[in-house]
Amino acid sequence: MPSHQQPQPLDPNEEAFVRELSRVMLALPRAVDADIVREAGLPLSEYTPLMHLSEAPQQTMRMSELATACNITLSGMTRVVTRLEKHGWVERTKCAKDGRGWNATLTATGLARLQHAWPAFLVSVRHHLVDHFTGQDLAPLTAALQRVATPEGEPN
Amino acid sequence: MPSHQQPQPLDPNEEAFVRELSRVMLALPRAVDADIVREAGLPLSEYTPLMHLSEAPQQTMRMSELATACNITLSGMTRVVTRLEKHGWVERTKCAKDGRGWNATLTATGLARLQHAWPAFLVSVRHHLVDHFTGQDLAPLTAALQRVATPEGEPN
DNA sequence: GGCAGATACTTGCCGCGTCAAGGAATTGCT
DNA sequence: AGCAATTCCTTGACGCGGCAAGTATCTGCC
Repeated sequence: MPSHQQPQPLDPNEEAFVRELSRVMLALPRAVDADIVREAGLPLSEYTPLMHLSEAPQQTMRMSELATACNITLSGMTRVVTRLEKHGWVERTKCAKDGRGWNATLTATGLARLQHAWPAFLVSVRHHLVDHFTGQDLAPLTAALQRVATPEGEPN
Repeated sequence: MPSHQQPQPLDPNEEAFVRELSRVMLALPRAVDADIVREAGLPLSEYTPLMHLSEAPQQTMRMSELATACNITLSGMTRVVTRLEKHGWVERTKCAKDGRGWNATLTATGLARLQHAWPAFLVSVRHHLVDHFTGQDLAPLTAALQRVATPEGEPN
């Protein structure tokens, strides 16, 4: 870690890349969220946990697992799940093996809601994102993204 | 626009790409923001408009220009500039040519603050983002990002 | 000139997510 | 067994940004 006096400035290509990515990081979630809210009445903040639950064994995950999967804090996830529970899409049950923990389980209604929103989500992501990368090799790009903004000594 | 019954699912490469980018879109801004807040006491939400102002002729931009440049709404920019004004980093002046408009101008103090934060910003962006793309050709990637999530018939 | 509609900005209200602090249960040390 | 430290989750207070509505100014049309 060098003394941060005069770090190497970005070259023009790097600069352009950073600025475009900054824009995308703000614009893309809004665009996709607007689409699925309009088409399916489900915000991205609720779609994401429902999706992860649907892929989990028994459609069940611990709160902390779910928070990690969705990349938000545990306290954030508490609030999301509270909303989802009010909608009847998720149920909270005490964890048998660990009395401190709670499981979130996808209900049948919740699964139906997710499936109903899925086409709109897919169309939106294709339209706003994936379709613009046709012909590019995504593998090295994905590999690079995997290394981006991950905590220091994290063992994958 | 096809009827959105059963859209083409994402293939595994696309799927992985979308999930990694989703993570990056949440994690990267937080990581950079945390860095520059810690190193320079300036959040990203304030750094960005100061940066754009510093690059503008006369260090001055209309509120709406600035909002567009920073990719937030005009109402959001009103609040940011109000904060910046309180800090003495920006001044609001009525626009001479259009009585409805306001100009935001970077002050000397504001410029100093920006310059003070710049190294930390650069180090953070290199460390969390740019360094992970060494050896990759950024040009096609940037070009693709330019097309992502832009309103439909937008020229340019 | 004067009125209708568009444009530039501000403000009220709200959703969402963070951090800090607190409660309950578990684990580890002795 | 018993107490301290840790872990899992929730809650309170807050910041940020969006949308919708309101105000002021400008522009176009008669």
